[in-house]
Amino acid sequence: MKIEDEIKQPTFKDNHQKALINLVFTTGWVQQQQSALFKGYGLTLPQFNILRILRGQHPKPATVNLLIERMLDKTSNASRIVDKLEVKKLVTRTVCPSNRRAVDIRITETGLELLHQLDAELENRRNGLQHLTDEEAAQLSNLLDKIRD
Amino acid sequence: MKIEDEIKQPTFKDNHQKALINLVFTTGWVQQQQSALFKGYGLTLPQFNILRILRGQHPKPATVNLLIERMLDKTSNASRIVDKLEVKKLVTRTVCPSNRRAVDIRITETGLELLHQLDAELENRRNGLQHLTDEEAAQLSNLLDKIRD
DNA sequence: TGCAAATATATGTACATACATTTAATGTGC
DNA sequence: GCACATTAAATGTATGTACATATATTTGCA
Repeated sequence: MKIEDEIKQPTFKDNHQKALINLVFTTGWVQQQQSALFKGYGLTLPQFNILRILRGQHPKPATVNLLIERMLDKTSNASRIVDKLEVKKLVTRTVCPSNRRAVDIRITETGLELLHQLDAELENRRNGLQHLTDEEAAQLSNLLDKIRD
Repeated sequence: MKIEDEIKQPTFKDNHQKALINLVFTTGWVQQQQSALFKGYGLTLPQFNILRILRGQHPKPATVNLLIERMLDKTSNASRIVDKLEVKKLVTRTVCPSNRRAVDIRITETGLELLHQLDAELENRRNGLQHLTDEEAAQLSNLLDKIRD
């Protein structure tokens, strides 16, 4: 559906305004698709993202600082998201022996298994971008990089 | 900066995964730019979006349902965002005379003046997409429409 | 050595999101 | 006309975001 119809706004001031609104709307749309998938597994989207970073480090631990550095949203509160994951036994948290200010966070076997299940589902949907060709996906990335120039 | 460097991830599984991550990251980036602008005026981004919808209706009133229908994020809680705007005297809320279940929400003169100030700032920045040409903005919109096909 | 600055994380608060439930008003079928 | 479903909005609760502040540890240097 065209963005004009999605938000019931027949015209836009210019292509820039239209692109911005489309960007925000479409990103929300994709994230909602993903959230719906995660919900069946008792995970929220930020919790999933943290788990994925931890898997990237595995079997090495990550600190909260490393999580923040790699998170898509730098200003969110990694501490509290890790709290939730710890309650669900998907991660462990231990004081870092070499620097007692820091905390070593590790994904558990349960966490790894959960991610493994989700991988297959995400792969099927091409990460929610199944309507784009490979070339279009690359083109989209280039335009997005340009926005942040 | 390329997305690989932004989130310190040297490679992606494929162009689809890269595009998704870039989409989420860039949208967050643009919204943060905008939030910073609104902050100087005591507004949050969702509050601004509601005000803009109300201006579109002005001088007719809007109901909460209409706001939800037009909001970019359909699942957010329009009632409580209107609460905040009412406290700031940027909107008024009166029971709808023809349907006493509904509430007529209107932007005030103060609200209109505030939006007018913000218009100029947003125009200067081409809504945060100042690095895109007109053609690129249109191209981006087309790719985004395709994602939601 | 001692002590201020820097670092790593946690906590507090206001706002927003996501979703379920509640309250009030309206509409509909019998 | 009245029970019952539907509709519009508000409220409750858990989670997350944004930003300021607090606590504990480590570092650096006078």
